[in-house]
Amino acid sequence: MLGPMIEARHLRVLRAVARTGSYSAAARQLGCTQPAVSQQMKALELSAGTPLLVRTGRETRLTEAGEALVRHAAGILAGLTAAEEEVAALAGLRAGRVRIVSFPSGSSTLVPTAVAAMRNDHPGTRVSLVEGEPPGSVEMLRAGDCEIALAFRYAPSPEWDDLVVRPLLTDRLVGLVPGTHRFAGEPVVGIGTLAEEPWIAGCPRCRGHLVDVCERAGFTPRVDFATDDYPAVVGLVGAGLGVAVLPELAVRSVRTHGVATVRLEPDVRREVVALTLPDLARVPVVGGMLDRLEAAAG
Amino acid sequence: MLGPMIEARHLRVLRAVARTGSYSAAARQLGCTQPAVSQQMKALELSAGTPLLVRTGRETRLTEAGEALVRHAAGILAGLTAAEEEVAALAGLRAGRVRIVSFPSGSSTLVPTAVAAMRNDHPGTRVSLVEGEPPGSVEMLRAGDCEIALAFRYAPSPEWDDLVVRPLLTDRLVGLVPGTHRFAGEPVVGIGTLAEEPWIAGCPRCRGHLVDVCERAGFTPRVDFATDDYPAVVGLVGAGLGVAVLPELAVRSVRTHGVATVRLEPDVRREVVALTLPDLARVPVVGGMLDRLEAAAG
DNA sequence: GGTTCCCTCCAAGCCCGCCTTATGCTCGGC
DNA sequence: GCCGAGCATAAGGCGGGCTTGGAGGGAACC
Repeated sequence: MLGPMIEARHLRVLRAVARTGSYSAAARQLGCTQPAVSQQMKALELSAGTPLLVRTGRETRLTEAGEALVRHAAGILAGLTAAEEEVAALAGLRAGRVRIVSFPSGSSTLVPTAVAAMRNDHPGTRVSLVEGEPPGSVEMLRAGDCEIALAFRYAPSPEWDDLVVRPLLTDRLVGLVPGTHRFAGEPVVGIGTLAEEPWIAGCPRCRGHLVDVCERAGFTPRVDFATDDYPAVVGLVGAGLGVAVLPELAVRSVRTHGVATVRLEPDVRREVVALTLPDLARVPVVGGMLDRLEAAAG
Repeated sequence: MLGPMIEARHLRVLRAVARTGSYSAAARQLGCTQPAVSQQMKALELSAGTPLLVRTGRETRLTEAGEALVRHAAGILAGLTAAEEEVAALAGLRAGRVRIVSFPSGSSTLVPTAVAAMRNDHPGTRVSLVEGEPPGSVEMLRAGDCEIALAFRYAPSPEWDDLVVRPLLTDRLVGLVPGTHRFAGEPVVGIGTLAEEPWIAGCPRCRGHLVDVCERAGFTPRVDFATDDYPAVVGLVGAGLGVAVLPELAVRSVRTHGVATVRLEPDVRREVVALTLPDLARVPVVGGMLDRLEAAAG
């Protein structure tokens, strides 16, 4: 910076002096000593290039320049105070907006609970929600189109290494078979025993993982239907058109008429996580939302 | 003040970062090094209680709090710049007002010349003038009703010890006698030789001083007329109604029909000075006016 | 007129904050 | 895989601000 600039502190001191009419009184009001005020005013007058106040006897009056500065100081300090208050509101969770992108079944259970808690605890905050899955949701996160992305993973995900990954819950995959199926009622079903069944797959990522699991069990599933609409999957299974593997969380929110759920062997789990950027995790409204998502999952 | 307050410097840095999108570019724009910007932003985020910008890859974006601060910063920094400009205008004599109180005969000669010079050199400045004499004019000075008081004195004036006394010129007192008087045409007249003349006195202060001078010369003048209107004094002398003693400067601006001016013995002088307060003398427009008054007197 | 109190300035010292240089790290781009 | 740019961090130097202590001056009060 070339040349000394006027700082807000100077204006605060000047205003206090102008109000109280005395250096000592201004110092008391500002909570410092009188020489401090004296030095501030000297520095301000030096940078102004002209005296700002004249003292005759015990009375202090402003010069033209002093009056000009005090006049401007009112607006400047008011703006500064408004800025501080707005930031304090954001920091104190009395305001703020957080945008969440969630995968479909997560938004139907986890998110509503967390949003309700957030709204209850901090009514000034606003939460918006859209549905989306990785990698699109992560792209939105990186592009600044949302602050939190809810996602799930079946395995470690190195592509999220630069993100904050907050684990929310782990979701066991369960098998769905028609109620009349020979495995209905079995406590545990080996996945290999379903090798010859017709399959109904979920979303593309789930379908990819399903194929992986089946191939590790020694067969390639024959997928007759694929849809990311969980009730549709359940309906298709209930109609006897095949078997399916779905997250327990997804099944729980669907009425399962004529469908039996069975535990699978081997045990397959998916991890539901909240993703955000490291910097964003430190933003109060984002951190608060993450905490409440975690609480809603617990 | 408890707690760190937001300072204008912080907002300048934040705005530069927001504009350039990079700490390094902001540092170049601000004319400092990159770690300086880094520290400023860290301090600002600390006092804000929330991150102000998020960096994903090489792109930096503002958070809500950052946007709020930048939004306020526009107005605050604009106000600050306006204040600085206004003060700079006052300091650079592109603006400013100076109020002068002058004794009557000074305002008719000295002041117009000085005001014309001031207006010519610094058209943005404004000069106002009212007539008044000590002690009233000095009282106005101390009360803040004017910045410069023009006055004269016949002797040292300890009551002005706390003021800035700028000598402008010294004015010899001359005797005025009717053109038909026996002393008309004399090069020098001893004041004692006028002991028996009828006197015509000027303003009260001048009259007081006249009595002092005469008493030192051994007589008490018989004052038939007293008026602070110099043309009237000259007129009375010209009509043969008495003799008078007037400042040369006052006589010079009056047409002197039928009046002879004579040098007095002893030589009596009055000093014309400009008075102001020590603080005010440092105000550019006041100092400039004092300089031009001095120049006009020289 | 003397005394007293308050305000202000001045000098010295301390401390904190800012800026700088130097270094290591990460991330994109070639 | 290499290179350049940008950012963070640590240490050092430096200036500025605040404080304490003291002296001077003015006004009010006795």
